[in-house]
Amino acid sequence: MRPVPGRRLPRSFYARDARVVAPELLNKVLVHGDRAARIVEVEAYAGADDPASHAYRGLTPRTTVMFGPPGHLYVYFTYGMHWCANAVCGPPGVASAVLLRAGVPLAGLSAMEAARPAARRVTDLCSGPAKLCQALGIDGASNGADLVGAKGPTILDDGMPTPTEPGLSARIGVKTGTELPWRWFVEGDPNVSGLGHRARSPRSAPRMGTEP
DNA sequence: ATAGAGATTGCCT
DNA sequence: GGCAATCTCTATA
Repeated sequence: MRPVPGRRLPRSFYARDARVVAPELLNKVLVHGDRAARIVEVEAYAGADDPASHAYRGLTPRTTVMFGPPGHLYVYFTYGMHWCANAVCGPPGVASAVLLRAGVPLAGLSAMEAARPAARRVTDLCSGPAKLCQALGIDGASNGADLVGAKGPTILDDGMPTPTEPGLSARIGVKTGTELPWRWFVEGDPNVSGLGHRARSPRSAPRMGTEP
């Protein structure tokens, strides 16, 4: 029995453009073993069209999973110490993906706390892409895992709808493609990372780059 | 072959 | 706010 009830997202969910899939992943539930977190922040990476994507320069050993079929997990190692997880999207050969940036801890809290000794509050457990992976125990062993398969990490729909008006902003940490508003988050959730970054709601700020 | 930057985090001042 | 930790990949030689 899974730690939380819900329906596994089908392959067809992931087989669309990452920019369509990303906002729909908000409020879905990432599950690994007995641990689960509700996804509240994501970013889309669009492969060949996107200079910020790892896949922009083509196929490498590291990005192989991104070029494969949708519905698999692309887990990469960065800064010499951190793992980050993406849901591979689009048809095979199109290297697009959605980076899972933050979550609300739902199940397996004690295991998350054990995995993240630096966390001092519950909101420190999953409030960042590398924190989320560390809390759920996702590392290189999960790279390429089939999210639609019966075992391993997966993503569930537990009935909570996606936000009708998610927060929207430029992606965090990237040096190129900063004009692209491809980061979505659940407005007001304390687990969302980068609260200090400028963010806007699609309706409240129709123009970009004009804020002081 | 070697150097530098990177889809980050946590500890320091 | 600054910066170290330290693997993968790219650029340059």
